Amino acid sequence: MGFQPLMDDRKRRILEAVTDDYINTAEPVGSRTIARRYNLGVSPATIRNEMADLEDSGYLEQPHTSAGRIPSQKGYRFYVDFIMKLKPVSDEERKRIRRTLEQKRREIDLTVEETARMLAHLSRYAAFVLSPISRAGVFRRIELLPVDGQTVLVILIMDPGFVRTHLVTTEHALTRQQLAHIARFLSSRLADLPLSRIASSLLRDIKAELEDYTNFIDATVEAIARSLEMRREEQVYSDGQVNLLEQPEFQDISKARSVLELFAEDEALYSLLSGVVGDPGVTVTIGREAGHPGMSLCSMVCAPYEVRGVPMGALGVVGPTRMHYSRVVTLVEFVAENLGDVLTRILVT
Amino acid sequence: MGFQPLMDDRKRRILEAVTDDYINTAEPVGSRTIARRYNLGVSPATIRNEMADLEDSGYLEQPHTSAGRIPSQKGYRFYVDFIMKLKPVSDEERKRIRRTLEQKRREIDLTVEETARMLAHLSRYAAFVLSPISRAGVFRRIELLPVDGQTVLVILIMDPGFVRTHLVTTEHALTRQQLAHIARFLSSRLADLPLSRIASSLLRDIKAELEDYTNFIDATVEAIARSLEMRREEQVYSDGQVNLLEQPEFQDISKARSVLELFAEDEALYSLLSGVVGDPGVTVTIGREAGHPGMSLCSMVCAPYEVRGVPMGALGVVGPTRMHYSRVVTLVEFVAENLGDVLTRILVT
DNA sequence: CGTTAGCACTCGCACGACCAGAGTGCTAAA
DNA sequence: TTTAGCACTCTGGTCGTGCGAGTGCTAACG
Repeated sequence: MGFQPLMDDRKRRILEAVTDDYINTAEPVGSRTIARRYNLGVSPATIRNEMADLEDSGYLEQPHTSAGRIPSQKGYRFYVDFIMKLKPVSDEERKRIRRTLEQKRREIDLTVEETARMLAHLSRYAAFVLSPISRAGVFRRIELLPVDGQTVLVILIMDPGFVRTHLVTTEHALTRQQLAHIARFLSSRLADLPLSRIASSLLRDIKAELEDYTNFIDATVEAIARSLEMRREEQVYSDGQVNLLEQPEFQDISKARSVLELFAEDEALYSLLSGVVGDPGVTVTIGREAGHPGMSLCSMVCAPYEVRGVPMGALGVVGPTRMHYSRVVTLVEFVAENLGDVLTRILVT
Repeated sequence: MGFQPLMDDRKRRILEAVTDDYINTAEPVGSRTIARRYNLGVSPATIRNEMADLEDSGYLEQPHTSAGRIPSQKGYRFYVDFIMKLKPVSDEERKRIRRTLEQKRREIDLTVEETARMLAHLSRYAAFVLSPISRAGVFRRIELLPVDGQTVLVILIMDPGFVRTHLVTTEHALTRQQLAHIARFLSSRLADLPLSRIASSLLRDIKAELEDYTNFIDATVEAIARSLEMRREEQVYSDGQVNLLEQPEFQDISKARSVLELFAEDEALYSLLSGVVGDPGVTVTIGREAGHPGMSLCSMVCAPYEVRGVPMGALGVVGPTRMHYSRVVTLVEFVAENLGDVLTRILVT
């Protein structure tokens, strides 16, 4: 930001008009339409000239000769970065968002799930929320609860109030004492470690050490160690994929499929998100910028949410590149803020 | 079953041919095609006459005059009940299924999730698995683990090795002793009760009693009681919805949407499934039989899976009415059996 | 020199005509 | 009862046409 590239004011206003109009109508927009609908005080002919220039510099493109123009990826980028006027979230929506987040039970997973649903509903696009796991957080302790004979509930407790549980079957029955023993040992080795540091190499070491130390059968220890691996923990909740089917750009089923497949594959979605999750503030990723084939027709508006300044996760909206950026950016920002607040209240005792 | 409605053999074979052909080609099938591809030893003209009869009795229908015929809902029903020859699951698939189920970690949820994925992959349709909760099972005990200040992990342990956990925030900090107290009380009241009996009325009673007994602030108790409600527990895992988009019947996006919406709405999906989940054996529900608008173009093949004869959940496949029933029925049956076996080994100590 | 009016030109698309192909129902003969 | 033959129907694809929207260019204008 800050840097304003050279573009004279009239061009800027025309690019704005084209983009706004195309976002609303999904139809290529011509000089006549602009002259009629937006009063720039100039004739269609002038607008035509300017549009030709804008096309030359890559901000607009023509689906085919003598149709109107539509914004190119570069055009959207410029629009998002320098032109668009953010549309504040309406009071009514603010209220609804706050209410939904408040009223939700005190369970984090449900809150997150509901957030995704709400975001999809309000944006009318697809939404996702990365469940909170603070890479900056720390491990606190582990508890092992015998459930019956050979089943043990592994409970991982992390920094600000996160809990993950895994049910594992062990090969040999372990006594409550033995389990407490292991739990204490693991807790002592892992406590206060930032989650980001708990790499598989460390786990291997610990596992080896644990075997020496306790003489337990490896399968048992293995099961516990495995449940320490965090990969799976950063779960993605998504909702509203079907909303995308309403968009004219996805009427063609093969286009719809490529983006729906993206959401169906946890892996793909996760790899996609991991690119932007670290960045502070609202990030807008347009079309091929995401570097993912299924996203070439889509844009993504994404923001991290924080608890006491520490980023805990991220959420966002996926829609066609022809997205209501000005509305969605503020929406995503507002929801992220509020989810952060709610989680702060849940987590920070 | 058992009852064989009146239909002479030739009609039956023609209905079979039409259905088989339509299932394979997705094109209305005419008398000529049948005469050519299936040697029934009669001419197209004869077949035409028979087909006209079959249409009169409602087994076939014509999309429009002088296109071929396609099976009606009634036709599919007859085909499924009396005509089709089940196609055994190939050895290779058997192996793959067994391997996938074995190799999966010992966590129930992951196993179930993976089962849905596998079933979708093998059937090339959409698949779902209802996570195991035995209505016939019994409650065993509850544990309350303090996580920090005001956060408590509620751990519900059920009959054969199921565990559900909920993280709840309480209004007032409770000591470990107090929690143990509550847990013991709740366990004593609920232990050995069949899950199907734990109705909300009972929970209300217990809650009242607990308040008297412990003098705890209601919000706390409320939170715990709420996590006892089982509704949410019967979770549905589904996968492969995008597979449906490959089917020619869903090329029209509005048709695709109605069924995708079904899967997106947990509620709808659940209400749909609850209808058939109780039935033993493989159930085939065709089109409007499901009584759900979004399903009118779809069929569902569903089977319960059992642990030691007790039904624990169900799984199934959803595809177009023009589904490869003969393949899917055996597949669903086989997977249900094997999932049951695997769970038996996991659960029964 | 920037702006604008006018105009010829280009496409895409919707519409209608047309034909080929597939399939039917009916009738009459085997 | 089955079958061959035939007239008829309907869909889907192809082709041509005209219309409308929009452009680029040129020349005139302030």
